Amino acid sequence: MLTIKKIAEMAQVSRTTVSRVLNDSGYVSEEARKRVLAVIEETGYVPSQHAKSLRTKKTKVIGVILPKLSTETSGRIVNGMNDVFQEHGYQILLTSTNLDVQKEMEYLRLLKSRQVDGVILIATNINSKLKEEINQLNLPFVAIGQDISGVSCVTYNDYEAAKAMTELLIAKGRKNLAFIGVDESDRAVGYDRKQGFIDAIKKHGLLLREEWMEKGKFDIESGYEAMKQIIHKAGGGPFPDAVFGVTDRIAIGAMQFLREKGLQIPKDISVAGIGASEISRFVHPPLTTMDYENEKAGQQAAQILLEQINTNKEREKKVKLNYRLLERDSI
Amino acid sequence: MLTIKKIAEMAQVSRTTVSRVLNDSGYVSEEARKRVLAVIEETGYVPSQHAKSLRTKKTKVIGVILPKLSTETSGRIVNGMNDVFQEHGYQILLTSTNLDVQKEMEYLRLLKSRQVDGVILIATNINSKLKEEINQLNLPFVAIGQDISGVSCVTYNDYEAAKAMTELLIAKGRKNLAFIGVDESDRAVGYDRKQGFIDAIKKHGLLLREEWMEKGKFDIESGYEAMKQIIHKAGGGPFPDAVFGVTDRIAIGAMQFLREKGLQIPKDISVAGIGASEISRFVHPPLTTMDYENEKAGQQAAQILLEQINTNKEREKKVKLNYRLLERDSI
DNA sequence: AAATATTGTGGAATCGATTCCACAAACATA
DNA sequence: TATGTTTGTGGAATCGATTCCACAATATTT
Repeated sequence: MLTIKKIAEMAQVSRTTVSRVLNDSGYVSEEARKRVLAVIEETGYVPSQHAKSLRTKKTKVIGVILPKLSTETSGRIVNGMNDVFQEHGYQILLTSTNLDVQKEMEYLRLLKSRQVDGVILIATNINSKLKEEINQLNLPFVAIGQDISGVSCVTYNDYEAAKAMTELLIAKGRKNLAFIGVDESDRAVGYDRKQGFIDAIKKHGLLLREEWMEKGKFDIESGYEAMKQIIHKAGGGPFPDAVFGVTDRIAIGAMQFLREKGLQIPKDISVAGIGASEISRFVHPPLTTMDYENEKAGQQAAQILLEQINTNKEREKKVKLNYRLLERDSI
Repeated sequence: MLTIKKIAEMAQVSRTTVSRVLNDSGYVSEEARKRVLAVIEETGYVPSQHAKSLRTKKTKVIGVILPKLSTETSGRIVNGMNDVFQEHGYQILLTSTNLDVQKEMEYLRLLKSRQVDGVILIATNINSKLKEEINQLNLPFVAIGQDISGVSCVTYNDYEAAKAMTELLIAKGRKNLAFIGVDESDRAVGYDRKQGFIDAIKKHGLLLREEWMEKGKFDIESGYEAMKQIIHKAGGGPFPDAVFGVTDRIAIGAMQFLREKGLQIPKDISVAGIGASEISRFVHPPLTTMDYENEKAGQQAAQILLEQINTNKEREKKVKLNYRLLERDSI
């Protein structure tokens, strides 16, 4: 393997001088510099990052923990982060937990052992053990999506977004609202959005029907099933005239079922989701949804992390992002 | 920082012994082992991967170069790779070129400097410079999506897939086929698929109309524009009764334009794509497309790479994956 | 011409692990 | 008891860079 020592020999200078050329530090005569650069060019020498990191304690690598690779949301967030990190010469080391909470902790340790300069966690379910692990991580850290006490977080305004969407449905004259959520262990998506829905219903003095509130699992199929349940429970009695799915995919699954049932959207029933997935534009009719601007979340998180890295201060910074309503024909 | 030396002191053994406990190598008395493990548990010590890699020349990191983060295809491929790598304790270091060919080379070097154990390139456009860079990379390497001479590749059967799809349209009784491709510098998507289309047309003795062959750019908008051009050129004369877009998004863009024009799909005109994007199932009508099983491509590439890493042989292995037709209502 | 300031270079320690080797202790065998 | 074998441990070199420090060679000032 090509090392700094060999290069030094070939250029007839010392290792120190080569290092100086590489890092633009200290005094190097123009002549020596030229010779070194020539040899580097010639040999294609690339300094070992490991040796460098060992010495400098900096790796220029950011660890990112995703709940699931290749979901649209993850992709967008990572994209946003990448914009910022790339600009500053940082690489992303990706890990995916596939929704396994145990792995989240495992990866935190792993990333630490790789001496990443910082960690970004795209969080779903937060338990106290994980919190503890994070707090004693002692590394620049930012969470996205969930509010975790004691660390910097970039979160969405889930409560307000859900409330606003529900109020929009009500403003459209809908009075019998159904709801499809997810498990409340996901505080942001499961709990906050549900509360937003409930509070909007209450605020407007409408009837909150527990039997019209179902749980899905983030995918289209579960939205379909949940909708089926709701319709089943409604039986021949009063019937929902709107359904709010906490994710686009859930809403789209619901739409599928409704269409099969021969119901017209939005004439018979309105449908709304959250997430502004690309697919939401192309279903029929186009789905009304909330854009969370995930790229921005990624960018913000990256910026906050870089700030932490550069200032060495571990400030607990909280950023709550805005949502943007995309009103389309489904309501 | 916690080092092996400190642990050794605390456990009252030598550094060597700690290392042996960590790596299950050499003789360690039960007593010494217990003490060491206790201290490690207590302190939460995690060995530095850099020091380790410096010594062992193994990083357990695979560099992945993507053309674009967060496209559905990339996501699926990375997902597939991750399945395999995770199982073997490898991490993925992600880089994205955002379609900048210059960056592809830059990242190859960068990954080398990080001493990744191998590199997977999801290729789009291959020029000779890049080929050269790859050949002198001297690292386990696999390309996905494009066939590059001299290195292992996992490719799709683009020619046959496009030909088969075209023949399906012909079998449905369509005779006036339009085509929306992409730039041919992307050999697989741009050139091979186009050839498949052309050869199918010729084989069946149909008329190949150059003016009905347009170029798009992978996104929905460009499919829309390309379709507009084709219709414009057709003017009042003979009119296409089918259009084949080389990606689902292009096809969907075309569908959008056709619908706006008041044309009925598939009554007036058939539409087909390639890629089996999720969205293809939910447009109206559902799009006929080819499933390339990208996860499998990622898995295969990962397996081939691991083989190269483990055997140290640099065999040039070529895998061509099959396609699967998904016939839906758009034709 | 002597004293001082500025530049360029190499020696050597260092980062945190692994691993070869030598040695010592414990045990078994003749 | 003397000898050989098995185990357990630590010393020290090593991986490939960075960086402090000392020194030498110039250049500049008195």
